[in-house]
Amino acid sequence: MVFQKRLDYGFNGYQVPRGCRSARGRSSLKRKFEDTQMGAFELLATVAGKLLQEREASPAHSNVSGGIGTTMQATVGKDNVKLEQRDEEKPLKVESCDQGSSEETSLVSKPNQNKCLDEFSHVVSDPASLDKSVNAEDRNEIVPETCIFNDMLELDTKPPALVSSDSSIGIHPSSGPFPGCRGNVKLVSRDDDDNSSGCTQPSTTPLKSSRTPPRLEDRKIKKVLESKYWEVAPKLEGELSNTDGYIKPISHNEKVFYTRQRSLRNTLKRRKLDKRAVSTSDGGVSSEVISNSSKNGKNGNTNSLFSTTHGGSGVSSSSAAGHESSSQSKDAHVKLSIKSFRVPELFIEIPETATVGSLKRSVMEAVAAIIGEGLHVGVLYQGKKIRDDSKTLLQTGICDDDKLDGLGFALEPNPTNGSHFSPKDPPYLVQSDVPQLLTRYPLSPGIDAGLSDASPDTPLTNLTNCVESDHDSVLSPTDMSIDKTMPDSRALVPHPSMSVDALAVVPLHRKSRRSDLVQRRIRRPFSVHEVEALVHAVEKLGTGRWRDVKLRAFDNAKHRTYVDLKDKWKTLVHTARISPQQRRGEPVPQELLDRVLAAHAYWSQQQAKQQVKQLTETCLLLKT
DNA sequence: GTTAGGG
DNA sequence: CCCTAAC
Repeated sequence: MVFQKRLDYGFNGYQVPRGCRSARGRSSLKRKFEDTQMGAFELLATVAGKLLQEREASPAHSNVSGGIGTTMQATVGKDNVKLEQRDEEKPLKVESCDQGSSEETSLVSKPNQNKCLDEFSHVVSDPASLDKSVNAEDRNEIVPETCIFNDMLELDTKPPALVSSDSSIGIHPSSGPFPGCRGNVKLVSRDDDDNSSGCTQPSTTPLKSSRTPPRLEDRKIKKVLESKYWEVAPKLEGELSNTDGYIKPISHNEKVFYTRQRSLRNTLKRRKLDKRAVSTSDGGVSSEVISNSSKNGKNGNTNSLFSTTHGGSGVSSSSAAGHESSSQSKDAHVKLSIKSFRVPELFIEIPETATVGSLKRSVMEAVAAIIGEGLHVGVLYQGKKIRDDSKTLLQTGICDDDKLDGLGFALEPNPTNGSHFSPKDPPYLVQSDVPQLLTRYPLSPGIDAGLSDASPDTPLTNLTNCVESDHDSVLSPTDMSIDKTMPDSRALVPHPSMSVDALAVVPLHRKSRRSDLVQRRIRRPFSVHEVEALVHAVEKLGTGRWRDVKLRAFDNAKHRTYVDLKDKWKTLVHTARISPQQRRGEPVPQELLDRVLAAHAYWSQQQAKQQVKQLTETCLLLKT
């Protein structure tokens, strides 16, 4: 399955430390995962993103376990994430597996460890300590490990920084294969879910309580779906603070830049999302809103993600449903809303002194590990698992409005990945009747096929997006601390809203996915030096010749396109016109700004002259 | 492929 | 930075 491949790819990019990579751990996780038959589909990515966010937002606290569990449930489903506290009092520090010993230093302070960081994952680092060791500027560089996904996708320049090492999420940390890695954080997927076979009946779990009332509106959801970016529903801005203290190792400016930009870009993205009203402030996805069919929330249900459908067969003329045209309502479309998929229960052991950030990271790692195994989607309808991908929805009956609630989707281990998923195994499905977070989206052809035909890139993209959105929230440590103090800061406590948001991601049409692939470039603010070069070039060449400007002054800066230069000039002109107090970012010397205005005025005038000239010429021509 | 502008 | 129209 391509999809899986993608996932794998993503994780590979992850670059697990060689030494740290524990075959055993991985296999273990995988096995567990398979047992549970839980996987994540594209939504999983969402979940992951969610987790990441949670990681960042939640304050570290010993009582977290409850909170986390809730969160996870809300987010992921019934599976509880358990947090066990270890007696270790020592705060988590960044550990380099390759070092064979845990180093209690912040990444920032040890630039030379970049390599290690890149190649190895680290156990969580203590934000507080990082805070101390990092100067204000550096703080900006802090980036959630989630970035790794992005890095893989878009950065050529820098290797992804890993946050946690396998060992950290390793199943058997203490006995982990990596000598140097301390098993501070232990993440294990539990088999509990295995028992919950049949999934049709969602087991009651506490989760539900964590859910918040649904606030999403179909419209919003739809919007989200439609949005070009496949992202996790963003939380309100500022809500996320990436406090995880996760610092990306940065050795040189380039990297720093990168990081910083990235965070900025994340913010922007988030903003964008917000703008789109994509996110629900509180994660509660209301099943009510979305799925009418769902009946109770009681489902605490089990691990499955569930899906609800609704809207039954709306008939629309769209193109999508082509393959279902076999019968009568040829063009009728079945509209399904899948709010979220469940993820296998995760077991995490972490010292009470560990930071929230580390906790988040751990969860993320666990999720990532699961995702990395590859998943596919299982369809359960009316209590039966539908294995024939060639059947149309019509044939299977998945178009009957009244029965849509009998439709469920489950994430299953990818068979191709060595999983022995047996058809008989009861899938962890969630009945539609269990309203959960769903996002509505138009069902596109091929969905019935378990998305097997999903484009390969989709998964990766999704992950990336998730991650991205996640680290959008990257903020300075200061923000973090503030966040923690805030009442509604994302705590480990069950925070339905968060979960929802994260889960609310839904990849849809292939087309949209396509666009999703196109990752937004990282933001790279122009340095004063660059501005100077730009100004100089424009003074010489004038505006309107951006390609030449690019060639002349930024030929070596491949990340600066002539469009970028044009845009920068635009902003420079704007900046020069506003009061210094209104300016943001790295201050540009007034002298340069003055030159900008002068050049702008000059070339504008020249341009005007040109136009007049041309105009007159044309007039003359016309007259003759 | 470039420009120019709005988003 | 992105997206697009227009060239």
